[in-house]
Amino acid sequence: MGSPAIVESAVTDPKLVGERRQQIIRAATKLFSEQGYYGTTIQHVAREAGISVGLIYQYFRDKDDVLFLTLKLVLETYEKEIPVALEGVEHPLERLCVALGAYCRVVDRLRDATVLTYRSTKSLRADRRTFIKEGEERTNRLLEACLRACISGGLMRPLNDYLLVYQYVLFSHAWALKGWALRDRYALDDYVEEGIKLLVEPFLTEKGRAAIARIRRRRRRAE
Amino acid sequence: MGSPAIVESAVTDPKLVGERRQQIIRAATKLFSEQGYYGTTIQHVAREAGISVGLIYQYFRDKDDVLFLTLKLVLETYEKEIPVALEGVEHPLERLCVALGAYCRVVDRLRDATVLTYRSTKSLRADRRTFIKEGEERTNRLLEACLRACISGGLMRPLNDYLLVYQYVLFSHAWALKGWALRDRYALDDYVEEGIKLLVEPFLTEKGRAAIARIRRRRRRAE
Amino acid sequence: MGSPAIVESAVTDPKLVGERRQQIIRAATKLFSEQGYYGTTIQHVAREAGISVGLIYQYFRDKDDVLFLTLKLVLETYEKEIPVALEGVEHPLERLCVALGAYCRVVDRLRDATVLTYRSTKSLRADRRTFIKEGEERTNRLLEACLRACISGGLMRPLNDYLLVYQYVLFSHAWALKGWALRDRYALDDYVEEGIKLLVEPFLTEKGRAAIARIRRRRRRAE
Amino acid sequence: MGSPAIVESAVTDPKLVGERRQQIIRAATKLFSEQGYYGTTIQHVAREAGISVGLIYQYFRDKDDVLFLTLKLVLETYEKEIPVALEGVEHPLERLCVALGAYCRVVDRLRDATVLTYRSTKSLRADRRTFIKEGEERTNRLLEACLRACISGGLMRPLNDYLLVYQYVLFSHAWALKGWALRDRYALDDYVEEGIKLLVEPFLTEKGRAAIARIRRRRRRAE
DNA sequence: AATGAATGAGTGTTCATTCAT
DNA sequence: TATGAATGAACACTCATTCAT
Repeated sequence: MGSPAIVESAVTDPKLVGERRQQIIRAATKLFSEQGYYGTTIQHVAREAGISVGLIYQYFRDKDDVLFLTLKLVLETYEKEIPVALEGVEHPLERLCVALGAYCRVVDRLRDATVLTYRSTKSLRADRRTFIKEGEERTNRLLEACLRACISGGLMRPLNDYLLVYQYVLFSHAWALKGWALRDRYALDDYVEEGIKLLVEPFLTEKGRAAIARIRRRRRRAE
Repeated sequence: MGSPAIVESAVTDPKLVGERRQQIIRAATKLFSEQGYYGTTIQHVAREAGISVGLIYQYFRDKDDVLFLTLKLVLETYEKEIPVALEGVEHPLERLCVALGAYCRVVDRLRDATVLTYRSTKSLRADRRTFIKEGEERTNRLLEACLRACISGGLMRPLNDYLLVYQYVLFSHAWALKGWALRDRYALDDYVEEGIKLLVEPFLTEKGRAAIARIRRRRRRAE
Repeated sequence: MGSPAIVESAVTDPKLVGERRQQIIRAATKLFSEQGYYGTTIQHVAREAGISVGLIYQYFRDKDDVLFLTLKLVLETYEKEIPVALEGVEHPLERLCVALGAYCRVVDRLRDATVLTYRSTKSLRADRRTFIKEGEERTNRLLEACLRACISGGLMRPLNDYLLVYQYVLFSHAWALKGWALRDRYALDDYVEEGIKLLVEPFLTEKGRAAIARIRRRRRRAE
Repeated sequence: MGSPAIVESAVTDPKLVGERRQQIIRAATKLFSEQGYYGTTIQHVAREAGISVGLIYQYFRDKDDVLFLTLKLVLETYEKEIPVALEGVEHPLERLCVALGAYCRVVDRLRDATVLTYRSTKSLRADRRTFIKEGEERTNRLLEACLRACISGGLMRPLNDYLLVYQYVLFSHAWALKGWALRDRYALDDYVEEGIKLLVEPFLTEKGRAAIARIRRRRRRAE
């Protein structure tokens, strides 16, 4: 496929390619996040990665390419970590809460990188921008599935699931975007708990409310 | 005061200063919004504004300065238009809904500029960044006042008003930030309506539900 | 016309544009001729021209552009000087000899630049290369006209004028291209004289031979 | 000797040195001819030759070295092929025509490489440039010998043989240099034939004219 | 007050050359 | 001998900023 995701490299050894790219992306993520895409030079990235300028161009076509893979990695992290957190969790309502919590936690871990996502996606070439947005949509659908399971399981009343999912996403991103205001007031876990109160509980059915009480009791015991 | 808001100008005539600045900011807002801060050159801004490059430097210290006033204007627009929309509206619940609608409508009008806010605030010097954030907070407090009035008036049940206001803000901004996904599915008015269903109605008391029904009936008649 | 000859400039004053371009081209011609296109940096050109790097880019799109106008100027000089030399010369045979002599003299004056023509035309973008070649063809046609007048005037016998013109051109260019070997052996005037003996006289008719004798006698007297 | 022709190699086995060098030069000739010296990278040459970059530096000191041997090979080809074509040809006039034809044919075969000669000789270091020019002179002398034999054999009238030889050389090179204009109009054989009419026949004595007629008759019969 | 030509430090990118394996 | 990953100086080009007019 002519996907913009496939970036060729002048280097042949695939193991080395993987390592070097990761090394470069790590440096780029740090610097782009701190100083923005345009505030970071390739020379900076090279120094931070402990390699020469030229080497970056053996693994990336151009600076845009570095940004693209950086953002791609962030999006993929979202997409991967939520399913991991959901493993072994059965009850639909618990799955929804776990998913929201997991999203917030990834965002917390990739705080600066998440902000970078908002700052710099528009700096990408059009086709790559689209690719990144599709990645975001895929993550949204993970949450959507959880939400729909709750509704069809009679735990939540019917509602505009598409938009509510967006509220979940924004709620999670806000932890990075508005972090300066939020982190003063809440620990991450409390933030998630409050989010559930505002964006999940109000929509629960009788059955849903019973279920969430049980889940909470079980959790408290587990601690 | 050494507030970062006060930007000095080499020109003395205050009326001229105001006019010129507005002329430049208008051009800058357009271009920054379309092509980003770094994608826009001062020469572009000058051409768009129909003046010479040198003149910009008579009214602004540097490019950062232009960005600062551009963002400041956006934030001030938010802050001004919501009170205007609220004028003459008495009922607390209606005020809340009107405020949310007004916010969404400003965002719609300043769509690209709102995105610019997210992209470029970090490009500002630290003190100016803070100033911009304070402006955002002031707008939040407008919504907060509406929300609290509903709660203290017994129309909504007690809740985490601070966070819910953030959801209102994010909901409004989303119309610009995620516009590519949302504008395909909703007209602006429907979007606001759905927002109210998700972020206002679930928290209404019995009294609140009765009130909102009345408000809607009145509105429908007014059309 | 979308001719590649029309190179836009960021500067508006046409007089200044003309002056600056000439100033830059003069420096570029010198340096390109001495060190080649790739051996010359824009910084070199700027220093030689006594201006800043950036200024070059106000008058030329890119380095290729500078080369193009440099070569164009050389070709145009050929094209202009030959007619000037021919002014007032009536006799077809004398016109031919004068044209050849004039060509050799321009080449002598633009020796390095002529070599540049051979070295660097291929470095140009395709459309500009074509444009340059057309310029060369136009000069060829000047010689062709002189040659044909001699033939139709019965001064020279019918022959392959197209190819003979090429020999004239090559003969002239050789003064620059093989100058290291030729200038040791001949003064420019003798070189031209020898050229006439090899590339004109052998093709003269009886009438032509009589004419050329008369021309030479007149010239000698004039000296 | 410190001749610039002797390029040292890190590799000792002389047979291998010869093979590798040829392999590299073949690739370099192709690429330099097509894209010019500066348009070709050492990495290109390595890939085209099917070897690694590093290996090139085992057989050549630097890129200039590769160019030098490339050009040297072209000049040597001229120098070798003409004598081969002359083998068994006895008659001085036929030898001259055969030599001219052979020259044109080598140029035709090495068309791009001949152009390269004009483009890139100046890119060489000074001492090597001289060396290349001496190679060209040697080829010239091959033609000179043929021409002089015709004159001293009474087949051609006395003339400036030195310059006429140059015309022969230029005529041959023109097939490459101005090929875009000439190849549309002439097949190679016709081009040579026309060259003889312009640069040989006009200088024939009575005896020469008789001889050439005989030669042509014989050739026609041979076909 | 207004112009816009001029500056030059700074950027992304290339590529000849080296060297550890 | 052979590899090709790694280097970094050097280049074309941009653009915020200045300043003579």
